[in-house]
Amino acid sequence: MAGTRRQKTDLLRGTLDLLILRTLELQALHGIAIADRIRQLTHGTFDIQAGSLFPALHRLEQEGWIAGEWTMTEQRRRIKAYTLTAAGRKHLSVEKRQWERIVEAMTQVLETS
Amino acid sequence: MAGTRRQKTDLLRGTLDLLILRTLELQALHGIAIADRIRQLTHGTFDIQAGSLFPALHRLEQEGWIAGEWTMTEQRRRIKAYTLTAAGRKHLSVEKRQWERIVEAMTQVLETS
DNA sequence: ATTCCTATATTGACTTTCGATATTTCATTT
DNA sequence: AAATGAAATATCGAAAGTCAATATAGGAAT
Repeated sequence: MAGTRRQKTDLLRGTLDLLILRTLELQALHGIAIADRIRQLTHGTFDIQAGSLFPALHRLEQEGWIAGEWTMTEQRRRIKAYTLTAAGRKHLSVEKRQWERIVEAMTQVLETS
Repeated sequence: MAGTRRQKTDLLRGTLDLLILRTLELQALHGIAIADRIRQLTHGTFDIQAGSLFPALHRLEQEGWIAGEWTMTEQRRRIKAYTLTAAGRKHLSVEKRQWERIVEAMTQVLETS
């Protein structure tokens, strides 16, 4: 019955919010452009699918970390431009600290002899 | 209503397998002792609950990465001592590489100006 | 025997991620 | 003007992982 094939690697594992927030801190962007930017910055390591991206954006918007506004590109395509809110900036620093804490802890486990 | 309160932080997020495999590489241990060791090594950052630990151990055993054997402690308590298998050792190195790749990618995103 | 503690196990809820599919809208082509 | 194509957003269902809560089993201690 070949249930849907699972994907090779689950690289994201909860780092998606941090990735998105940080990307928007650098520059306001619309959905697809966020994924493009992340793919580019990480040289393809993080390749966020639409099915992960948009639910995440809605989640973050609902939390009040980001705000989306419908606009147009120069090519007259309608897009939802997302910006980081003040609350989002604050939350980003929390997520950053948490990430550093995880890396530190993992390093301790990995480098103990 | 009053659905179960969600927990403060979801620190593990998919790093659990690596934590367990690496801990067993250092020393064969039984379930609870693995969690204790990880909590100790990470100074409390990773505090693995039983509801996460045992399913993970069964998962890893089923994959063939670890092997459990019923034994006794010096205090005559029955425990399931886990050891890392050869396949587990190989898989551990894969997980390590993957972790490093994630850290690298995240660093690129976090440190771009 | 009852109580307590250690160790293992399981269940149910919730969340996240992903593949697949759908919809809208504009630009391009015929 | 109709058809086609592409970009951008959206949603659904399945799979997996984590956690709190609960359960069970056996030995130790009183």
